[in-house]
Amino acid sequence: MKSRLTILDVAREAGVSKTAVSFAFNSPQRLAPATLKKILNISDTLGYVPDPTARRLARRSSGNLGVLIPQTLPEAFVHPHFQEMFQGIGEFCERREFSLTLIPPLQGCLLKAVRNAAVDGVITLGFTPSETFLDLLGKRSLPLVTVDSRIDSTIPSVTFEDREAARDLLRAVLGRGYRNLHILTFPVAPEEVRGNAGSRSLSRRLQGFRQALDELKSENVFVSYGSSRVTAESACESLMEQQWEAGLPQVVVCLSDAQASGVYVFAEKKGLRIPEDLAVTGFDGSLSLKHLRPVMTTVRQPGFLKGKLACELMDEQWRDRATVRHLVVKAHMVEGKSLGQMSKSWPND
Amino acid sequence: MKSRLTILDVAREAGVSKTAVSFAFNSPQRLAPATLKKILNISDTLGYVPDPTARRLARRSSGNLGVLIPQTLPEAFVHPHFQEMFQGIGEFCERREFSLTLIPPLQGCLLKAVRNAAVDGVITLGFTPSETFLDLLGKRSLPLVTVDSRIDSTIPSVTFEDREAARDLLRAVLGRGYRNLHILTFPVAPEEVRGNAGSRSLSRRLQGFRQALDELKSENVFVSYGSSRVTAESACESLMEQQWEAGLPQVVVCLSDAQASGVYVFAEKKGLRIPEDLAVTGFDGSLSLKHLRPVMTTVRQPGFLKGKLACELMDEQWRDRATVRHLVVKAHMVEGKSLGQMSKSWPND
DNA sequence: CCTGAGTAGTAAACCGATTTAACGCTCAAG
DNA sequence: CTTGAGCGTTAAATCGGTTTACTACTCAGG
Repeated sequence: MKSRLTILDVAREAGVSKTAVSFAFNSPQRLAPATLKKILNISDTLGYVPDPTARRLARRSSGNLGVLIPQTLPEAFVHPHFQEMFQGIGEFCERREFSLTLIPPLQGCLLKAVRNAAVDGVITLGFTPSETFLDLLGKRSLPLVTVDSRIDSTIPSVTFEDREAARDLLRAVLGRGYRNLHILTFPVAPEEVRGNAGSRSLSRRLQGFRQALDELKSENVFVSYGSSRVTAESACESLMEQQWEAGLPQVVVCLSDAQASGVYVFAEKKGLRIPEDLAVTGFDGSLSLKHLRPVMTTVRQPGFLKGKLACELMDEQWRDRATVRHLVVKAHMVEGKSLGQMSKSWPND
Repeated sequence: MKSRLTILDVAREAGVSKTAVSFAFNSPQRLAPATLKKILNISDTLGYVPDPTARRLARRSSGNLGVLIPQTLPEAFVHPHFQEMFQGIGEFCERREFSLTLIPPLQGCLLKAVRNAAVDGVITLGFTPSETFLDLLGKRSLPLVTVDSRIDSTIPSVTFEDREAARDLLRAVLGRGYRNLHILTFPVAPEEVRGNAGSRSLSRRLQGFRQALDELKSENVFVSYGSSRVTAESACESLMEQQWEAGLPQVVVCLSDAQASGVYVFAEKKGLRIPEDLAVTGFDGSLSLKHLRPVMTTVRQPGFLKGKLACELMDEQWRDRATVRHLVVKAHMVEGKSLGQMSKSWPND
């Protein structure tokens, strides 16, 4: 049971001070080439690797970034948009030689988990941390960056212009003549569904829809809402099944691409043509759905970029806590074929 | 820019030594109740939290467990079996107040990532680490536990009896009279497909199939193979589409439930009844597919248990490096309805 | 020959905790 | 009155590095 190899062992073997060994790993230019080479050789044959923990303590930096997600890991990862954001974050970590600690929200212990997570900063993805949570971060004076949630002006954030994107999307829908819409939502409070409240990205999207609808107040628009706890395609299929019995709308407006793809499946099953018999719009523009035919009309939310920007904001916090920026990522309409034009030959017309 | 609150600040404020403060957090019973209470009160109002890194260094334990997965995080998490294993691992971590570090396999930097990951041990999930990798772990003298991969007798492992499970499953298939089979595989080397080589769990499954087939050498059995790079249902659908043109087999034997569920979709699309027109078997028995009708006949692989056992083995390594165990998790046939009985009314009969 | 600017390397302080060994005190037993 | 056990507390060593300040030495310029 030999104890761990330390920097002293290498120093002794190489006949230098431990400072020299440290320099060999951290500031090679401060050493004469010959010495440097000797030290590196020796640590290689001995198999020395600087202890990460000790290094972190001395450097006052853990060299790793904490990422907090709502719900459990598996739940979060099925969502393509999360995957994209993770790629953005991962790219940053790789470039800067950071490692990534997913702080798993084990039931209720999230606080405790954060308490003794050795991270230099925390990025939250898609949810608003609680008061006590913020408090804890403050005590440990850990910088925080939120994505898809804005706490106040003191905490840097990356958000997506959900409201504007939703508004523009629905304007496009209405602009093509559709008047009988079905909006697939997630479970939200009634006032959120009406588009009157809420700061979550989902409610902001509903607010955008509401805004576009209000612009047409005079005209007759029929809107129905359906919601499902599950984002999965299958759940949307069954929702649509109910809708089928109630009489189909002209267009189904979704809050995510996953929902929309459920509608695709439903349509195929019922032999409905998209968009002639039933038009569909998605939300997010996840790259993973590119293969769908007809191409989905949706609003692209650049997840990779969001992840990358969050890291940049974190970096700013590390450099200087004074500057706090709030970035809003622009939406980008993806003109597919699934919306089409409200044709004159529409049966009800 | 006040510096971090340290144990000394608390000690000074409370009028005790820093040892006492440390005891307050780690061995409360060594302090007089009054002193304990005072210290805790003061650290609370001051907002003191012991620095995780310093604590780790002193304790010579990082209090967190590294988990290595093949491919990227998102890729791994779409697989229900991974999700189950993660739950098993997560449960252990939660109970023992460990935190979980996913060491993300950022392109090629996996080695570097491991090098300065502050973990007490590493569990690999579903792949065999390289030589250099083992070397590095050795240098840092970090314990390793492998799941679904057995390196040698010195490294603890958890494996599933893939071969036996596959053999029993195929025996059941053949035992019900089926003779025209189609085996859906993943991309593997030709000799693996024939069931002659390989140590990966997939090839071990194929070996089990081969074994069951060999037992029937005398009788006529028609076996065809199809493979797909993607595990997703949709890919299997298109595979089946080709099969459809080539003439349908009696039964499709899959290497995963995801594949099998693709066959379900295909069958529904073509109006084929399961199992009357086309029988199907899965593999893994992921809990997430419980809702399928008819209930799938499959072999259940208890992912939660595997994760839990891996953690137990890791725990043993932490206690005492001498004992090394190799656990083999038993398979469990799930008798569903999707295999049925090869009926006498089969058209070709 | 003296000065001043680099160079190469080192000693010692430090990072923020844990933990061991010892200390002073009280009180019951001998 | 001593001895010694037990309790509450602390000083000091330790964990394994990084970093600052300083020393010794070399060499070019005046």
